[in-house]
Amino acid sequence: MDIQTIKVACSSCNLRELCLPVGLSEEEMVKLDNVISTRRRVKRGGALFNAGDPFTSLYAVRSGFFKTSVTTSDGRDQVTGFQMTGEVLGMDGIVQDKHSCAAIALEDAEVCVLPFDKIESLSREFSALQHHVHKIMSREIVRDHGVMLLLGSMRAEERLAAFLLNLVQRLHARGFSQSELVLRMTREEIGSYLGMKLETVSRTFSKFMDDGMIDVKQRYVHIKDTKGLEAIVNPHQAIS
Amino acid sequence: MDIQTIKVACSSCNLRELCLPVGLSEEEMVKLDNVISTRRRVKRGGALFNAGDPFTSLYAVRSGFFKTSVTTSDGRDQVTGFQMTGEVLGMDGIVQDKHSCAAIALEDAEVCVLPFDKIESLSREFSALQHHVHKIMSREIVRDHGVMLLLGSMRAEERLAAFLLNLVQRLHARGFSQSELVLRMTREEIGSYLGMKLETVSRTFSKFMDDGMIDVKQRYVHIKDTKGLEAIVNPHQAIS
DNA sequence: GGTTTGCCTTGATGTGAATCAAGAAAGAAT
DNA sequence: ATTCTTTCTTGATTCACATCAAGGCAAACC
Repeated sequence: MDIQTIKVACSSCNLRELCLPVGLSEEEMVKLDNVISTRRRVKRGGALFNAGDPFTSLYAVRSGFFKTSVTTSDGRDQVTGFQMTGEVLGMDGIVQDKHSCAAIALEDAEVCVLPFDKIESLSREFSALQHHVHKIMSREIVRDHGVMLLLGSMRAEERLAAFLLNLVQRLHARGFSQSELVLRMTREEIGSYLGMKLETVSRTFSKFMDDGMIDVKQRYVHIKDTKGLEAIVNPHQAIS
Repeated sequence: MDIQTIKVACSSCNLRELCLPVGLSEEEMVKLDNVISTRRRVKRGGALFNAGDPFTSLYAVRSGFFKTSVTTSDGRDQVTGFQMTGEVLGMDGIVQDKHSCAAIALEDAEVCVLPFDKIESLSREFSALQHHVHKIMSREIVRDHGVMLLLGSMRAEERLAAFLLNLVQRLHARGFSQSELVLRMTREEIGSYLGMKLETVSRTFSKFMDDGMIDVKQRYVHIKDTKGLEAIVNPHQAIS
């Protein structure tokens, strides 16, 4: 059984700066609490949802780490994102009332379940919540455009450098180190996300290490030269 | 002067099956009419909006053809999509109150201007409109995931075949031919969208022609073997 | 009509990343 | 502790696409 019904309170949640209830009044927060009344645990390797599953809810990550991926009919799949604490999953399901990607936990995780019909009706009451939902979806669109840029016009080193910088930046926003991180995903998953093979991911890590920009040992990464990685992402920036 | 204020009526627009006002009641439609009261013309090559422009509105394409693209600080750019009649542009702007991509008309075009604050307040009144806005954004997210799959795991031929099939399918939904189309974009723009160089786009067109799957002459394309192109997109489909 | 310009095609060559292959390291299972 | 399994690294080779280069076609302009 991976569903646990627990009374949870957004109003006292320590993620509320990252998650849904930003900028809501006390009263609004209480109403939201009543809507977001369940959490769900997902074991490492388990699916929060799979492609084709009926869409009912968005999910806010409370703890743990997810990947989302889409799969072609001929079996290839593409990781479309990695989601950490405070990030929202499941917006892909709205348009067809079913999910078009799968969300898999990369470590034991817990999410708040946000029943979408409830979110919609509450959004009709509070414009702050409404606008926040719109922003979350817009953010996802902008993020996806960034990934398209990365996949469409960057080389392997640039992709991996951009990926590492993006990860630490998001971790840092959650109070973790700016320079150290533990990868939650395999080389293959990184490669799928970045449009390259796992061997190339590994080689590129090794190259960054040879160049003294990072230390890598398996999942552990220490970024020693952030500026250097930034220079790789923006190779010959116009000197204006 | 590229802004023309014309009284327009969604209730009598022949695009309403494609555009915003699907599934609205007569009364709701009238209210929407009052909100969508202006159109804007954009000349071929002109920008509907540029990256960095303040976000005020979504835009529904009434006629013409657009591309959207993002640009890196070092000048590379990536086409993120092509939009035709009935499609909605501008959702990228919501999250930061400014646009993160540019929308350029590839032929003389006209759009309906949908002021977003008005759309939000009307969405609070009609759940049908609200849900439709959510679906439009979700559709964009799903589409972007498809492009990520294409860029991350397909080869040049597969990408171009998928691109052609997607284009005709959308054109056909608008009453055009299933097999003939006129490209509105250059080889370079196709290449940018598909993550390949214009020479590769050209060569791949030639290859498809040699293989008897299409006729191409400049911008004109005739698809002679849809099944063949589909087989390229899904190379060794599991024979279950 | 002729020239310019932008766009497209095709060929020759180069290269970044994929593929193939082998083994090492770490973690899980017994 | 030992075995099994998964994940990661590194090397050798191949290949798909990029790059470089030249010329053709069609619309726009004088």
